[in-house]
Amino acid sequence: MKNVRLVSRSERKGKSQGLLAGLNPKQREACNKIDGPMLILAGAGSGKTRALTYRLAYLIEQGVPASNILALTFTNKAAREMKARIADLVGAEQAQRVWAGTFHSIFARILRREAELLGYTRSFSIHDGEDSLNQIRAVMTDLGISQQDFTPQAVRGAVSKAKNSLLSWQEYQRQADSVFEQQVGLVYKEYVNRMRRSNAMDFDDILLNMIALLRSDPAILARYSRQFHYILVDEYQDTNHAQYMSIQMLAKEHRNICVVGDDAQSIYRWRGADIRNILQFEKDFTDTSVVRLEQNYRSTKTILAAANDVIQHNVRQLKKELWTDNDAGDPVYLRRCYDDREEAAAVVDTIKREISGKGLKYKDFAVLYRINAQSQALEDAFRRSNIPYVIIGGMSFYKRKEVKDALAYLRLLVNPSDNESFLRVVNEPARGIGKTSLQRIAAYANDRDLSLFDACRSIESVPNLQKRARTAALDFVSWVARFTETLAEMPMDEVVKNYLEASGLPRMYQEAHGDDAFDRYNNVQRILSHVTEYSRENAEPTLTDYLQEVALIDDAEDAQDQDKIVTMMTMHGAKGLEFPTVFIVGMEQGLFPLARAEKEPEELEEERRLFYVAITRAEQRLYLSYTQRRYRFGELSYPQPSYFLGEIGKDKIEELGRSQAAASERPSRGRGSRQATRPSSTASAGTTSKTSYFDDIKPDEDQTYSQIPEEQNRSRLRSGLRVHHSKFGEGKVLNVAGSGDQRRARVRFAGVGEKTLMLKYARLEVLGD
DNA sequence: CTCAAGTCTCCGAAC
DNA sequence: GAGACTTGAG
Repeated sequence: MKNVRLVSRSERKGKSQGLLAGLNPKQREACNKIDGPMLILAGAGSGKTRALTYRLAYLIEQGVPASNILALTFTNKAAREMKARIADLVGAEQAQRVWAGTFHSIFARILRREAELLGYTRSFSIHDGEDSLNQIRAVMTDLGISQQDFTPQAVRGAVSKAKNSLLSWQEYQRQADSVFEQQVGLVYKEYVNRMRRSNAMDFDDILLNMIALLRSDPAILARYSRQFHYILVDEYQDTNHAQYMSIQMLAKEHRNICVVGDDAQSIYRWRGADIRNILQFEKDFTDTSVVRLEQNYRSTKTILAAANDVIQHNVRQLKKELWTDNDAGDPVYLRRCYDDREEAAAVVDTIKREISGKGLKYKDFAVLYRINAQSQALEDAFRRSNIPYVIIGGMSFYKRKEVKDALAYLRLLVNPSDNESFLRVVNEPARGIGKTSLQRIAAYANDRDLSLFDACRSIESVPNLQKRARTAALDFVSWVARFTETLAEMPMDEVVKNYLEASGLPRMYQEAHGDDAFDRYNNVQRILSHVTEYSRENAEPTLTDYLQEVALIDDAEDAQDQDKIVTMMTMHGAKGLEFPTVFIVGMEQGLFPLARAEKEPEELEEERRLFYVAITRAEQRLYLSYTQRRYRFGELSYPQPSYFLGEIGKDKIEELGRSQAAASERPSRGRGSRQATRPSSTASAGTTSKTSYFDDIKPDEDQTYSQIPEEQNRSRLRSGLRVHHSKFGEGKVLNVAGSGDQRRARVRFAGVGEKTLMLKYARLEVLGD
C-alpha cells in the first residue's frame, strides 16, 4: 500500500505525536484513543491497514507490553505484513511479541497448549474441508443414509453451520424437524464422536473448542482475558457467530476491543459470516467510539465512482461517503469476447501493451474471476505467452493428492489415532490391505472404541481376516510406531526423510508412468525440503507445529516471487489487496452473479458486494470483460452479459474492440458457426467494436426457459426444480446425470412416481424452484 | 487384492 | 473436460 511512509529512525524515537504525525485526522483518531471499545468503519482503500499498524505501534509506545496485544486478521499473510510494519515503527523485537494471526491459527496455538483440558492430546490433528467431507461420507455410508437424497456437501454444510451457531448435536437433534435435519442430526453426532476418537479437530472445532476452553473454568477465562488485554479484530464484517462469541468472552472484562470493518465488503456469508456482528457492535459495547475512514487513497475518481454506482443498488447497508483526492484517471474499460480463450488472450495482450507503453511490471497486474475453474483458460494463455504468473487458491499445492498423502503419513506419525490419515495412507502404495480387510478392522475398532491404528496393533484378535492381510496390517503399524519412537531422539527432518522414503510413496511415483507421475514425485520431494527448511528456521521445530502451520496456511503465502509475476485469483482471494491494473473476467449472467444468486435477494447483494470488493482493488485501471459463449460442466452455454455491468454509469465506461492478438488467436473455423449457433438477439454482432454491449444486454427481458434453445434448457435442469411433463404432469427433479444426448433426469411425479427421462426426448418445461 | 477401463461428479467462494 | 470413484477380470 502506497501511502505508508516509512518512518525514519529519528522520528521513531520522537514523541508519540511524532509517531502519528503522518496520519490524517481520522486515522489519528483511530489510533490515539487506546482504552475502551472502538469501531472503525473503514471504506475500501482508506488506509485501514496503515491506521491499524500505527494503532498497534502506538499502544506499544504507550507502554502496553506487546505480548498483551491480540490482533486477529483475516489471513496469516496480513498478520505477517502487519508485524513487519510494526517492526519498522517500534523495532522487530517488540513486533514479534504481538499475538497476530487468524482466529484459527491463534486459537490452535492456544488449544495445543491446553489440549489435555479438553480431552485431546497435544498432537491433535487438524482436518481440512476435504478430510471432513471424507469423514461425512463415511459416516453417511455407515448409517445407511443415501448420498443420492442428500449430498455429503450439503450435510457437511449443515453440520458446519450448526457448529458455527454453537448448536451441539443434542440441541440440533432436538430442534430438527425436516427429514434432512433429522438425518443431519444423526450424522452430526457420529461425526463428532469419530473426530474425538481420531484426536482431530476440523476448522470449526478450533473455534468451538476455544469457546469451550474459556467456558470450562473462570480461572482460564481470567487468564486469557488478562493475557489479551488489548484486542483488535480486522475484517470484522466477516466474522461468524463462534468468532463473535470468543471475542465477546475475551473482551468482556477489560473492554479494550477495537474492531475494523466495512459492511460493504462482507463476502463470506456463505461460510457463516454474520453481518449483524458489525451492525450491532455499538449495542454490544455501549460507549463505543466510532471512527469513519472515508477518504480513499487507492483508486482513481472514476474507479471509485464506478464502485459507488454498483454498491448503491444494495438496499441493506450503512451509509458512507467514500471520496478521493486522486485524479479522474482512465475510464473503466469493457470488452466483449467471443469465448474464454479470446478473453484470456485479450488480457495477455493488454498486459504486454501496458508493460511496454506505461513501464509497468508484471506484479502490477491482477486477474480476478468468480470461480477457480476460470483460471484454466488464463493459465494456458499466460503459458503460451511466457508471462510469469501465480494462481492463488484453487487446486493449490496443498490440495494435491500426493501432497495430502505425504502429509497424512506425517500426521499419523504424531497422531496415530487419526483414522482419516490412517485410511488415506494404509494402502497407498498398495500393501495388500484392501477394502474388505479394512472394513473388518473398522468393525472391530468401533466395538471397542479403538482407533484403527490400535486395532491393528492387536490384529490377532480381529476376526475373519486373511493371514496375509493380518501380517500386512501389523507390519504397517509397527513400521509407523518405530518411526514415532525415533522422533524423540533424532532431528525431525531426518526422521521425516527416512520415514517418507521408507513409506514407498516417492518410489511409487518414480516407477509409475504417466504424464503427471514425475510432477507428483517432485511434489512429495518438495514436502521433504519444506520440512527441512522449516526445521532449520525454527528454534525448536516439532512435527506437530509444522503440520499445524501447513494445515492453516493461506494460499497467498505461496506467492513467493511476487515481484515479477502476474497474480490470478478469485475475487474472494483478492480481499485486502490492491493492484495498479485489475482485470475482472467472466462478467456474465449465471457466472457473476452466479445462477443461484439471481433469485435470492440476499445472495445477490452478496455477489454485488463481491463486485464492489473486486472493483476497489484497482488503483489506476480497471478492465471488465465478458464472453458470448462459455463451456461449463463440459457443456456450451450462451450467457448474457452480467447486469452488474448495467449498474455502472455509462459515462464511466469505454468499450474496447477486439484486440489484434485476440482476433488472430481465434481459429477461423470458430467464426462460421458463430452466428448460427447464437441464440436470441444481436444477429448482427460482428467482430468489430461497432456494436455496444448495451445491444447485448436486455436487463429486463423476461426470459423464460422455453425461449432458450433445447440444448441450453437441458443444461439448466438441476435437482430441486419443479418441471412439467406433457404426459406425467408436474414433478420434481431428483437428480440429473449424463451429458449430451445421454443426459437424463430422475423426476418424481405426483401420483405417477419416479421416472428416469432422457432429456433429448422428454420435453420438460421448467417451472422454477 | 489389484489394476485398468468405464462411469459419475464436479464447477461456489476458504480458514 | 478432469479427477475421483466404481466395476469386472485376473
